[in-house]
Amino acid sequence: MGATKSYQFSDHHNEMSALLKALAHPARVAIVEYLLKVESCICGDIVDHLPLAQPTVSQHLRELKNAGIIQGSVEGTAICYCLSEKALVKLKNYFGKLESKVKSKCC
Amino acid sequence: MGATKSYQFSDHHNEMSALLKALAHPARVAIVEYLLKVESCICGDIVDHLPLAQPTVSQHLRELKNAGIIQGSVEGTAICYCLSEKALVKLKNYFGKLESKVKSKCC
DNA sequence: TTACTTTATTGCAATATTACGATAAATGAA
DNA sequence: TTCATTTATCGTAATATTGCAATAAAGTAA
Repeated sequence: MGATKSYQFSDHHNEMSALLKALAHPARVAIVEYLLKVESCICGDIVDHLPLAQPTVSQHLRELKNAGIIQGSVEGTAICYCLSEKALVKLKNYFGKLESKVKSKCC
Repeated sequence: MGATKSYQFSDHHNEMSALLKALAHPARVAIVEYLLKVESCICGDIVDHLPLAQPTVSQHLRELKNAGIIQGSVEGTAICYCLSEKALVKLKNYFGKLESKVKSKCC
Protein backbone atom coordinates (compact mmCIF):
# COMPACT_ATOMS: atom_id res chain seq x y z
CA MET A 1 0.00 0.00 0.00
CA GLY A 2 1.03 3.59 -0.43
CA ALA A 3 0.92 3.85 -4.20
CA THR A 4 -2.05 5.26 -6.03
CA LYS A 5 -4.24 2.48 -7.43
CA SER A 6 -4.33 3.96 -10.92
CA TYR A 7 -5.40 0.70 -12.53
CA GLN A 8 -8.63 0.83 -10.56
CA PHE A 9 -9.73 4.05 -12.22
CA SER A 10 -10.77 4.94 -15.75
CA ASP A 11 -8.37 6.36 -18.31
CA HIS A 12 -10.26 9.62 -18.19
CA HIS A 13 -9.93 9.96 -14.42
CA ASN A 14 -6.23 9.10 -14.61
CA GLU A 15 -5.60 11.53 -17.45
CA MET A 16 -7.34 14.42 -15.77
CA SER A 17 -5.66 13.82 -12.42
CA ALA A 18 -2.25 13.57 -14.11
CA LEU A 19 -2.79 16.89 -15.85
CA LEU A 20 -3.91 18.53 -12.61
CA LYS A 21 -1.09 16.93 -10.66
CA ALA A 22 1.38 18.64 -12.97
CA LEU A 23 0.02 21.96 -11.69
CA ALA A 24 -0.29 20.88 -8.07
CA HIS A 25 2.85 22.69 -6.95
CA PRO A 26 3.34 26.45 -6.48
CA ALA A 27 6.58 26.41 -8.49
CA ARG A 28 4.84 24.88 -11.48
CA VAL A 29 1.92 27.30 -11.25
CA ALA A 30 4.49 30.09 -11.08
CA ILE A 31 6.30 28.77 -14.16
CA VAL A 32 3.09 28.59 -16.16
CA GLU A 33 2.05 32.10 -15.17
CA TYR A 34 5.50 33.43 -15.94
CA LEU A 35 5.40 31.92 -19.42
CA LEU A 36 1.98 33.46 -19.86
CA LYS A 37 3.07 36.87 -18.61
CA VAL A 38 5.94 37.29 -21.04
CA GLU A 39 3.60 36.27 -23.87
CA SER A 40 6.25 34.38 -25.74
CA CYS A 41 8.67 31.59 -25.23
CA ILE A 42 11.39 32.06 -22.70
CA CYS A 43 14.97 31.16 -23.41
CA GLY A 44 16.99 30.59 -20.33
CA ASP A 45 15.87 32.83 -17.50
CA ILE A 46 13.28 30.68 -15.79
CA VAL A 47 15.68 29.57 -13.07
CA ASP A 48 16.41 33.20 -12.13
CA HIS A 49 12.71 33.84 -11.57
CA LEU A 50 12.18 31.02 -9.09
CA PRO A 51 13.41 30.67 -5.50
CA LEU A 52 14.74 27.18 -6.14
CA ALA A 53 18.01 25.66 -7.22
CA GLN A 54 18.62 24.89 -10.88
CA PRO A 55 18.24 21.10 -10.63
CA THR A 56 14.94 21.54 -8.84
CA VAL A 57 13.61 23.90 -11.50
CA SER A 58 14.78 21.52 -14.19
CA GLN A 59 12.82 18.76 -12.49
CA HIS A 60 9.64 20.87 -12.36
CA LEU A 61 10.05 21.81 -16.01
CA ARG A 62 10.33 18.15 -16.92
CA GLU A 63 7.10 17.36 -15.11
CA LEU A 64 5.27 20.14 -16.92
CA LYS A 65 6.71 18.91 -20.21
CA ASN A 66 5.77 15.28 -19.54
CA ALA A 67 2.22 16.38 -18.80
CA GLY A 68 2.10 18.29 -22.09
CA ILE A 69 1.60 21.66 -20.44
CA ILE A 70 4.78 23.22 -21.79
CA GLN A 71 7.06 22.61 -24.73
CA GLY A 72 10.80 23.11 -24.95
CA SER A 73 13.03 23.48 -27.95
CA VAL A 74 16.78 23.82 -28.11
CA GLU A 75 17.90 27.29 -29.12
CA GLY A 76 21.67 27.43 -29.22
CA THR A 77 23.08 27.00 -25.76
CA ALA A 78 19.75 27.69 -24.06
CA ILE A 79 16.34 26.02 -24.25
CA CYS A 80 13.17 27.88 -25.14
CA TYR A 81 10.06 27.02 -23.20
CA CYS A 82 6.51 27.95 -24.04
CA LEU A 83 3.00 26.98 -23.06
CA SER A 84 1.09 24.33 -24.92
CA GLU A 85 -2.26 25.81 -25.88
CA LYS A 86 -3.79 22.37 -26.26
CA ALA A 87 -3.42 21.46 -22.58
CA LEU A 88 -4.79 24.79 -21.41
CA VAL A 89 -7.78 24.44 -23.70
CA LYS A 90 -8.40 20.98 -22.30
CA LEU A 91 -8.36 22.28 -18.74
CA LYS A 92 -10.52 25.27 -19.60
CA ASN A 93 -13.10 23.08 -21.30
CA TYR A 94 -13.08 20.59 -18.47
CA PHE A 95 -13.84 23.10 -15.75
CA GLY A 96 -16.22 24.97 -18.00
CA LYS A 97 -18.17 21.76 -18.42
CA LEU A 98 -18.09 20.99 -14.70
CA GLU A 99 -19.21 24.45 -13.74
CA SER A 100 -22.04 24.53 -16.26
CA LYS A 101 -23.42 21.25 -14.97
CA VAL A 102 -23.24 21.92 -11.27
CA LYS A 103 -26.49 22.54 -9.48
CA SER A 104 -26.32 24.32 -6.17
CA LYS A 105 -29.35 22.68 -4.63
CA CYS A 106 -27.63 21.04 -1.72
CA CYS A 107 -29.09 19.80 1.53
CA MET B 1 14.86 19.24 1.90
CA GLY B 2 11.87 17.28 0.78
CA ALA B 3 9.08 19.61 1.81
CA THR B 4 7.60 22.12 -0.61
CA LYS B 5 8.98 25.61 0.01
CA SER B 6 5.54 27.21 0.16
CA TYR B 7 6.82 30.30 1.95
CA GLN B 8 8.93 31.14 -1.08
CA PHE B 9 5.91 31.54 -3.31
CA SER B 10 3.08 34.05 -3.44
CA ASP B 11 -0.27 33.45 -1.77
CA HIS B 12 -1.85 33.23 -5.20
CA HIS B 13 0.50 30.53 -6.40
CA ASN B 14 0.02 28.58 -3.19
CA GLU B 15 -3.75 28.91 -3.30
CA MET B 16 -4.04 27.78 -6.88
CA SER B 17 -1.68 24.84 -6.43
CA ALA B 18 -3.56 23.76 -3.29
CA LEU B 19 -6.85 23.79 -5.17
CA LEU B 20 -5.36 21.81 -8.04
CA LYS B 21 -3.62 19.43 -5.68
CA ALA B 22 -6.99 18.52 -4.23
CA LEU B 23 -7.93 17.20 -7.68
CA ALA B 24 -4.57 15.60 -8.43
CA HIS B 25 -5.74 12.06 -7.71
CA PRO B 26 -8.01 9.85 -9.84
CA ALA B 27 -10.21 8.99 -6.86
CA ARG B 28 -10.89 12.65 -6.16
CA VAL B 29 -11.59 13.42 -9.81
CA ALA B 30 -13.96 10.44 -9.78
CA ILE B 31 -15.72 11.72 -6.66
CA VAL B 32 -16.22 15.17 -8.17
CA GLU B 33 -17.57 13.73 -11.42
CA TYR B 34 -19.86 11.38 -9.55
CA LEU B 35 -21.31 14.24 -7.53
CA LEU B 36 -21.78 16.12 -10.77
CA LYS B 37 -23.42 13.22 -12.53
CA VAL B 38 -26.14 12.65 -9.96
CA GLU B 39 -26.88 16.40 -10.04
CA SER B 40 -27.63 16.59 -6.36
CA CYS B 41 -26.04 15.85 -3.06
CA ILE B 42 -25.22 12.27 -2.28
CA CYS B 43 -26.02 10.72 1.03
CA GLY B 44 -23.94 7.72 1.84
CA ASP B 45 -23.12 5.76 -1.29
CA ILE B 46 -19.86 7.33 -2.34
CA VAL B 47 -17.81 4.53 -0.85
CA ASP B 48 -19.71 1.92 -2.89
CA HIS B 49 -18.80 3.74 -6.11
CA LEU B 50 -15.07 3.74 -5.54
CA PRO B 51 -12.57 0.86 -5.62
CA LEU B 52 -11.04 1.87 -2.31
CA ALA B 53 -11.63 1.04 1.32
CA GLN B 54 -13.88 3.22 3.42
CA PRO B 55 -11.11 4.92 5.45
CA THR B 56 -9.31 5.81 2.22
CA VAL B 57 -12.44 7.33 0.70
CA SER B 58 -13.07 9.25 3.88
CA GLN B 59 -9.56 10.63 3.66
CA HIS B 60 -10.07 11.76 0.05
CA LEU B 61 -13.39 13.36 0.96
CA ARG B 62 -11.72 15.30 3.73
CA GLU B 63 -9.10 16.62 1.32
CA LEU B 64 -11.76 17.78 -1.11
CA LYS B 65 -13.65 19.38 1.77
CA ASN B 66 -10.55 21.13 3.13
CA ALA B 67 -9.86 22.54 -0.32
CA GLY B 68 -13.43 23.85 -0.51
CA ILE B 69 -14.36 21.74 -3.50
CA ILE B 70 -17.13 19.81 -1.78
CA GLN B 71 -19.37 20.40 1.21
CA GLY B 72 -20.79 17.86 3.60
CA SER B 73 -23.74 18.08 5.94
CA VAL B 74 -24.99 15.55 8.44
CA GLU B 75 -28.27 13.95 7.39
CA GLY B 76 -29.35 11.50 10.02
CA THR B 77 -26.96 8.59 10.14
CA ALA B 78 -25.38 9.43 6.79
CA ILE B 79 -23.58 12.51 5.49
CA CYS B 80 -24.64 14.36 2.38
CA TYR B 81 -21.92 15.60 0.08
CA CYS B 82 -22.27 18.06 -2.74
CA LEU B 83 -20.05 20.18 -4.96
CA SER B 84 -19.17 23.73 -4.05
CA GLU B 85 -19.99 25.91 -7.02
CA LYS B 86 -17.60 28.59 -5.84
CA ALA B 87 -14.48 26.45 -6.23
CA LEU B 88 -15.50 25.22 -9.66
CA VAL B 89 -16.15 28.78 -10.81
CA LYS B 90 -12.73 29.77 -9.56
CA LEU B 91 -11.06 26.98 -11.52
CA LYS B 92 -13.10 27.67 -14.63
CA ASN B 93 -12.23 31.36 -14.53
CA TYR B 94 -8.58 30.63 -13.91
CA PHE B 95 -8.12 28.38 -16.91
CA GLY B 96 -10.37 30.57 -19.01
CA LYS B 97 -8.04 33.45 -18.25
CA LEU B 98 -4.92 31.41 -18.96
CA GLU B 99 -6.25 30.10 -22.23
CA SER B 100 -7.40 33.50 -23.44
CA LYS B 101 -3.97 34.99 -22.81
CA VAL B 102 -1.83 32.27 -24.32
CA LYS B 103 -0.15 33.04 -27.58
CA SER B 104 0.97 30.13 -29.68
CA LYS B 105 3.88 31.85 -31.30
CA CYS B 106 6.61 29.61 -30.04
CA CYS B 107 10.06 29.02 -31.39
C1' DT C 1 41.54 21.81 -28.75
C1' DT C 2 40.09 24.41 -24.12
C1' DA C 3 37.03 27.32 -21.67
C1' DC C 4 32.53 28.75 -20.81
C1' DT C 5 27.45 28.56 -20.55
C1' DT C 6 23.22 26.29 -19.97
C1' DT C 7 20.35 22.47 -18.93
C1' DA C 8 19.83 17.52 -17.53
C1' DT C 9 20.78 13.66 -14.65
C1' DT C 10 22.30 11.12 -10.60
C1' DG C 11 22.07 10.09 -5.83
C1' DC C 12 20.32 10.84 -1.63
C1' DA C 13 17.91 12.82 2.55
C1' DA C 14 13.70 14.90 4.23
C1' DT C 15 9.00 15.11 3.86
C1' DA C 16 4.35 14.03 1.97
C1' DT C 17 0.89 11.01 0.14
C1' DT C 18 -1.69 6.84 -0.28
C1' DA C 19 -3.95 2.93 1.48
C1' DC C 20 -6.05 0.17 4.90
C1' DG C 21 -6.97 -2.56 9.35
C1' DA C 22 -8.53 -1.49 13.73
C1' DT C 23 -11.14 1.29 16.30
C1' DA C 24 -13.79 5.26 17.73
C1' DA C 25 -17.57 8.42 17.32
C1' DA C 26 -22.20 9.68 16.12
C1' DT C 27 -26.81 8.77 15.07
C1' DG C 28 -31.21 6.09 14.59
C1' DA C 29 -33.96 2.05 15.70
C1' DA C 30 -35.62 -1.48 18.64
C1' DT D 1 -30.39 0.75 27.30
C1' DT D 2 -28.34 -2.27 23.29
C1' DC D 3 -27.65 -3.04 18.45
C1' DA D 4 -26.84 -1.75 13.90
C1' DT D 5 -25.31 1.67 10.50
C1' DT D 6 -22.36 5.16 8.82
C1' DT D 7 -18.44 8.08 8.83
C1' DA D 8 -14.07 9.67 11.08
C1' DT D 9 -9.69 8.97 13.17
C1' DC D 10 -5.51 6.52 14.57
C1' DG D 11 -1.50 4.04 13.51
C1' DT D 12 1.51 2.37 10.31
C1' DA D 13 3.67 0.47 6.01
C1' DA D 14 4.61 1.33 1.20
C1' DT D 15 5.42 4.54 -2.16
C1' DA D 16 5.96 9.24 -4.16
C1' DT D 17 7.52 13.94 -4.12
C1' DT D 18 10.62 17.68 -3.19
C1' DG D 19 15.04 19.80 -3.02
C1' DC D 20 19.80 20.19 -3.83
C1' DA D 21 24.96 19.18 -4.25
C1' DA D 22 27.70 17.02 -7.45
C1' DT D 23 28.32 15.89 -11.89
C1' DA D 24 27.33 15.01 -16.68
C1' DA D 25 25.92 16.43 -21.19
C1' DA D 26 25.48 19.53 -24.99
C1' DG D 27 26.22 23.43 -27.14
C1' DT D 28 28.99 28.11 -28.29
C1' DA D 29 33.17 30.79 -28.51
C1' DA D 30 37.97 31.54 -28.52
